[in-house]
Amino acid sequence: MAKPKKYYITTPIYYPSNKLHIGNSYTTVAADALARFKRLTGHHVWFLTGTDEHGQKIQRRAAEAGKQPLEFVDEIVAWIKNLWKKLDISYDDFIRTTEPRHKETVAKIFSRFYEQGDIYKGKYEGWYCTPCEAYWQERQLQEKNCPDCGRKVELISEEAYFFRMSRYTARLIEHIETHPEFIQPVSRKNEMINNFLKPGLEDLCVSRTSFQWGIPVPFDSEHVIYVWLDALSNYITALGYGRDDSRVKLFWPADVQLIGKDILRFHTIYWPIFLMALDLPLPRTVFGHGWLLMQEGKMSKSKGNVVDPLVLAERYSADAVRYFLLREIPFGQDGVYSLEALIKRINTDLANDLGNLVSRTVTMVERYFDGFLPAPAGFEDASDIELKALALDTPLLMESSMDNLKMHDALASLWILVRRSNKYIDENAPWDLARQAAGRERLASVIYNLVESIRFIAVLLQPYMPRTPGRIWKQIGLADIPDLQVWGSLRSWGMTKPGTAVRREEDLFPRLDLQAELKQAERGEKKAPLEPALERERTGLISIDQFQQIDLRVGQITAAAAVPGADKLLQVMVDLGNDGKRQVVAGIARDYLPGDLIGRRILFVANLKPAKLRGVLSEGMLLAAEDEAGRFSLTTVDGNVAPGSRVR
RNA sequence: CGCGGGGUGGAGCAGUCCGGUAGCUCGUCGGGCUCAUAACCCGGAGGUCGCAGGUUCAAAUCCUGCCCCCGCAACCA
Repeated sequence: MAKPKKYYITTPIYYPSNKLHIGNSYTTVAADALARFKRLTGHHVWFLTGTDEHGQKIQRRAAEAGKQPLEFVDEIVAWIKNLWKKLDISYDDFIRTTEPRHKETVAKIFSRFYEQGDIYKGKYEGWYCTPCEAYWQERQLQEKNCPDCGRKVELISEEAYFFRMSRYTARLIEHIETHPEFIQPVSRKNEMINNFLKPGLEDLCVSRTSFQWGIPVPFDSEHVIYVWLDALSNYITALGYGRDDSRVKLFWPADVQLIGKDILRFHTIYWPIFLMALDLPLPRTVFGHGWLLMQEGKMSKSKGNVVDPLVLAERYSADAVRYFLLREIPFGQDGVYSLEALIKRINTDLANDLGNLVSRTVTMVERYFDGFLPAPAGFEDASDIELKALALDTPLLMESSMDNLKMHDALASLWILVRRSNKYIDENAPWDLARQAAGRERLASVIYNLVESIRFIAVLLQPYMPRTPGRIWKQIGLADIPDLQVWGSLRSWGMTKPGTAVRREEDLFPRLDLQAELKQAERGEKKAPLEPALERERTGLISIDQFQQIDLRVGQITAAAAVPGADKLLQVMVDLGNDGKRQVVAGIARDYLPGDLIGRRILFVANLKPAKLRGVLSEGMLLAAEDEAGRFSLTTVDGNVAPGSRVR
């Protein structure tokens, strides 16, 4: 037998500044399906995922939480690992960029680049915001101020290390042109070449001095290694590059690196150039898939439409969520998530088509053959031949789809077999055959073929839905027959032994009540706090102490005006009695005219961190109810309460 | 000219790279069946493939121009 082919697949390493949402899960589920598929078809697979834990944002978020950076990320990493466990992600390795095996090697890589002359020390010039400790490009500035906090920035320059990208540009263009499979989908290839490579790459600044949470430059401890050089290296440090090359030899170059389209540039320009500088081959394919969008637009915390994959998996099962993600969205394009779409997929594909097929078949074995699989008679009619041919063909179709990373196509092919099997029942009307003594032989064949088809389906399902096949095998009596659970068993029809005990169990996927599920979700959403601490996430409840942290007041509006250039914003002056007046910016211009507001007494959040919106300072927040159409109604106070009064 | 995605029967999409019968799922209407999770199966209706030019024997598919929608960024406090 030939040596198994190796297959190295990676996901991006996620940034644990917060919990992951369904979009991140999407990438990882896709990678897992590919990894499982390759294992099932006899490849020696290495599947890597992990977390990218350095950088200023983590440093700052940890500080806000009053924690050490590592302590802070430890918690989130634990949450992520739990999520992958719940979603049955079968990674072979999980790398964290804070691990010694990674940090040591990255430092070595940096030194090597320096010695080779790829990295040199130069000057970095940019607009710096001291409070935010951040550099901004001129074009990012908001009226010459920091886009983050709105305060003044200054032009400063400091020493920094740069990577000579120009050295490798020509080679990279050449590689991209001669390896059409390198950047996938192809539509994104031209974007990279025309937008970035052809105009000429600027040298990349690969060190920072503005924060400390990172890998220090080994020979210059003032500097920390730029996050992307740090992060991208994970794909080889995890294999032991620079320490023990045996796994590198085995698995590098990666066969597929899955990423979101937003980080395609880093993976198809900087990463390959770093690899060239290390004299390593480039990954065969970098695949930038689309985004998972929400119906109402992008997912965002404040919209309250963040979908927690853990909650979904717990309620609907990991298999159902995985199926939805892989089936609903053509891989590579943007897709839309909605609970309604998820429920529909579960009901139609999983309950009606698949679950019902298993259930009706198993019932018939019990009813007509006392629960023991009958032996097929010799004769085959046209429907038999067609079913059998389709079953034997489906694995091939799916292999071809999977090789092109078309998971949705693979599942579509599989469901053609599911539907064909349902049709087969109607064509042969076993209930009629059962009534006639002469139909007995034919009935046996029909039932046998159905179970055999279900065997195919169960095997083929494994990469996408790791748990469901086991539940099917249990019902058709194949739970303890590993030989009939492998891909190779699909090369021939008729492998299941007649006489196998078949037993009906609970339905695979009970039908869901769409309306009830939507209502339930709405209740859940209302409970969800804006930015839940990890601990309280399970219940969605906050303590009285937490509530009291919000300084709620009655405020009286004394002035209001439109914010120039903004169609949703009003600039409002609120009187808080003894606490003076506050200026706030409120997004209610669609629902209120400035003149309508004067004199109104509203509920007001008085201790909100000030922020600038559209360049205007906002020191608080008006409370308003939002209806389904997104219209706002301000909350008001009963009776005649003085401005500044506490609300509790 | 900021970057990107998209406009195909009521909804959601495939097909577009490599021109040649416009396909799938849902919905809808009608029928069949009763083994099954009110599930399953069959059939029907419904489309100027955003618009306008061009290339071609032939264009949803190639070329040119235009219109519109969405995401990022910006205006969620």
